[in-house]
Amino acid sequence: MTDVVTPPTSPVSRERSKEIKRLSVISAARQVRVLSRAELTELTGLSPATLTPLVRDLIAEGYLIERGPGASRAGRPRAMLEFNPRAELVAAVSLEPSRISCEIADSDGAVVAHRTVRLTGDIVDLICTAVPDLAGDGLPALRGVAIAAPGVSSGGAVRLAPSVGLVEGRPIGESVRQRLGVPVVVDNDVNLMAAGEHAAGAGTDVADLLLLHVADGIGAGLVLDGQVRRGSGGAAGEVGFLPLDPADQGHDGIGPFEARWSESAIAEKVVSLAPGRRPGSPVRALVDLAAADDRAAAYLDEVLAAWSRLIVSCACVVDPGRVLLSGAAAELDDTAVDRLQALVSAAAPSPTEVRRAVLGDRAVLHGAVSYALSAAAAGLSTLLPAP
Amino acid sequence: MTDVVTPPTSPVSRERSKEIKRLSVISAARQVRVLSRAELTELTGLSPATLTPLVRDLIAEGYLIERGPGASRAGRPRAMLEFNPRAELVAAVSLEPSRISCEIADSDGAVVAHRTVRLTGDIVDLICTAVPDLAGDGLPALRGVAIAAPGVSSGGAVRLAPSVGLVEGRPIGESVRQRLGVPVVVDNDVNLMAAGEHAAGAGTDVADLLLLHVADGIGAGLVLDGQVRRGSGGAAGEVGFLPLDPADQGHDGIGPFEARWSESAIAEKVVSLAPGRRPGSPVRALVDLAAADDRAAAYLDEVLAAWSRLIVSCACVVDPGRVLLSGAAAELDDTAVDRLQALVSAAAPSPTEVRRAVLGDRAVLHGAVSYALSAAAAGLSTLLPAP
DNA sequence: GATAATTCGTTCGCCGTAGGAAGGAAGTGT
DNA sequence: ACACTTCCTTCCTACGGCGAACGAATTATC
Repeated sequence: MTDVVTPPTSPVSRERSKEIKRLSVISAARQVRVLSRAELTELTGLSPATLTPLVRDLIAEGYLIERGPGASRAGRPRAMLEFNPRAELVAAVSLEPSRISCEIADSDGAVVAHRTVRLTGDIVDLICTAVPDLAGDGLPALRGVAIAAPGVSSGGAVRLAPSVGLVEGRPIGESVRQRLGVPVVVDNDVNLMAAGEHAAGAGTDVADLLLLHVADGIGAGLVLDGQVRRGSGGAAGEVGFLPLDPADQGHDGIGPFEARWSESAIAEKVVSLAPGRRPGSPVRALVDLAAADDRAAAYLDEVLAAWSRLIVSCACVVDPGRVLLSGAAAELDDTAVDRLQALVSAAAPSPTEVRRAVLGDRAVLHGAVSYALSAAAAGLSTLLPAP
Repeated sequence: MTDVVTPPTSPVSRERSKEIKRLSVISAARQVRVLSRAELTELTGLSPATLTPLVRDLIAEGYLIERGPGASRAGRPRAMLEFNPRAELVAAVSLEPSRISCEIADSDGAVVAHRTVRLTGDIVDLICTAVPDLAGDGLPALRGVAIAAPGVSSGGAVRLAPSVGLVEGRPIGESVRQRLGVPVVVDNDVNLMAAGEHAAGAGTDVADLLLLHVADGIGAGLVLDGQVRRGSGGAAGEVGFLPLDPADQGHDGIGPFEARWSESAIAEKVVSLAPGRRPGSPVRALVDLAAADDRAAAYLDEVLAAWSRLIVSCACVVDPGRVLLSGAAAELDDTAVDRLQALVSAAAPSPTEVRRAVLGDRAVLHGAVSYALSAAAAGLSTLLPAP
C-alpha cells in the first residue's frame, strides 16, 4: 500500500456515493439471492425512488435478473429480482512448484472454467494470457484475481513471509493488476483457506477463526473481525515456529514445533509403527492404526496433546473462538476431534471450539473469490477519515 | 453490538455525507494542529468552495480557532486555523478494587480534571454523577467515556474475559451510555494501554503492535491494523496461559506461564536472593542485583529467556512487528532489553522489535481518549456495505 | 512606488442526486 | 364490483458539491 501520491479525491464525491449505493444493493442482493425492490429498500435504507433507476441499471448490466411476481398476502405482488452470480467473476491462480493452476469462478464459488499450465517463461505473462483466455466472453465481468502463493504448506523454497513478500510486493501482483486492470491479491494459501472457510465454509457464522493447516509444515490462517490478518510482516500464523517445548529444535527455516508434529514428521513415525510404504494420509493411517495398536494409540495421544497445546497457544494470544482443522489435521475422526476439543477446553482461557474445516481443496478457491469480491469494495474504505 | 432492529437508514443520506466531511476536516485538523484552508483542501480532497461554509461552522462550534496569517512565500498569506483540543473531551474511568478514578481529558490526552471516588453504592450512579460534575461547562463537548476494568493485572476476582464481560456486556457500559448519551467503551486496562501506546506512545508509527504488560499477572494488548483486537470472547492477550513449558502448571485462574514469570513470582525469587523486604519494583531490583551477584544474573537470564519465548510465541501467531514492554517489564534497563531483543530475533519467524512502552501510567488515559474519539467516528462504519 | 504576479479565500450558480408525494399497477378480501 | 393493500414508478423539489469567476492580500519586478 505504498501511498504513492494519494490522489486527494473528495471523500464524498458524487461518483463515490453512487458507487456506494450500487455496492449496497449488490451486496444485499448477493446475500439474499432473490428479493423484491421493497425488500431492498428495507435492507439498504435507500428510498424506492432512488432504487428504481439504480435497479434498472443493474438489470441492464446483468447483475440482476427480473423474475416473475413473488408471493404476496395482499396488494400488488412484488416483482422479484434474482442476483446473477455470473455477473461477477474472479480468477484464482494457484502457484505450485512446477505449474500454475488457474480457475475462473462466479461469486458463488462455482468454477466456470479451469486449466493447469506448466510453469514456463514469465509467470506474469502466463497469468495474463491464461486468465483472459479462460474467461472468454466473461472477461468484462472479471472483478479480481487472487494469487495463492505456496506458503507454509510447501515446505520448500518459498516458505517464510519475506520470501512470499518477494512475490507479493510488486513483481507479480502489481504487474498483473496493471495488465489486467482489476484488483489483484497475492497471499499464501493458508490465509486464502481461512478466508474461504470464513466466507463459505465452517466459519460463516463467526467473525473470528483460526484455520490450522497441517501439511509438510504447520501454518495457520487468522481471521479477526471478519478480516484475514497477516500481521506486520505477513508472518502471522507461522505457528510452526512456536517454542512450545524447550527440547524441540527447528532448523533451516523449519520451526521447532512443526519439525516434530507436522504431517511428514508423523508419517515417519507411522512408518516405524507399521512398516511399509509411507501412507498417503499418515494421520488417517495413524487414527486407523490406533484402534488396534497400543503404541499407535499412545502416539496419537501425543500428537493430539501437542496439537492441543498449539491451539491453546493461539487461543491465548488471539482468542479466535473457533479453530478449524485443515490439511492432515482434518483427517482426524470424530472421536479424535472430540478428544482434541477436550484437551483444548481444559487449558484455554476462553471457550474455543475445535472442528474440522469443510471445504478441503475448494477452500483456496472460495478464499480467492472472497478476496476478489472484497477487493472490489476496498476502494471505498478510503472513504472513512482516519480516526 | 446487538443489532437491535437495524435502523434502516440510507447509506448515503445527506446528513451522512455532511457528517463525513466534517469528520474528515476535524481529523485532518487534529493531526496537523495548525493549518490553513488551502492545506485542508489538499488533505481532505474537498474543494475550497465546500470548505468555506464547513470551516465557518466548525469555528462557530469551537472546533477550530482562527489565528493570524501564516507565512507565505508569495501571494496572499494563508489564514491559519488551529485545532482546539478542548473542543472534544473524553472521560476515562478506571475501576479499581475499592475505588474508581475518573479523569476528563481533552483530545491531546491532557487531563483537564480528575478525581478519585470511593466505591460506594451503585457504580453506574457513581460514574454518571462524577463525570458531568467534573466536566462542568465542558459537558457538551464530552465525546465519549472509556471505562477500564481491571483485567489481567488485578490478579484478583475480575480476571478472565468472561467476568470482565459481565461488566462489559450490558450492566455498566450500556447503562452509562443511556444516561450520559455518549458512546461508552468498557475494556480491560491492558487493551487500553495498547491503544494508548498506539495512539500517542511508542506505537504511533506502526499499524500493529503487542503490548506485554507484566504485573501480578501477565497480559497483552493486541493492536492489528490499527485496531485493538479482543478476539471472539474478549480473551485475546491472555498470554499468561500460554503452555510454553510442560513443567509449569497454572491454578485457580492463574495461567501456567504467569504463575512462574509474573512480577509477583519474580519478587519472591528476588527476596530469596537478597533477603529483606519485598521490593516495590522487583524487576528493577533484580536488574540492579544482577550487576554484582552471579546468581541474580543467572536468574535474570532465565527471566529474559522465558519472556523471550512468550514474545516469540506471540510473534508466531500474530506477527505484531513491535512488542512494547509495560508494567514490570518496562523496568528492564537498556542492556537487558537489548538481550531480550537478541533472544527474540533469534527465534521469531519475522523481524520483531522489542522496546519499552513510554507512557507508563498515562497509557490507559491515552487509550481511553483514543477509544472515545474513534467511537464517535464508529457510527460511520455502518456506512460501508458488508462485503 | 506602481504594476504584475501569485496565492488564498469567498461568492455565485449550475448540475446532479436524494427522497417526498402522488399516482398507477396489480393483486386480495368482502 | 368495490374497497383495500402493497408495490413500484414518475414527477418534483430542495439541497449540496464543486467549477468558475471574483475579491483579497501579499511578494516580485521594473
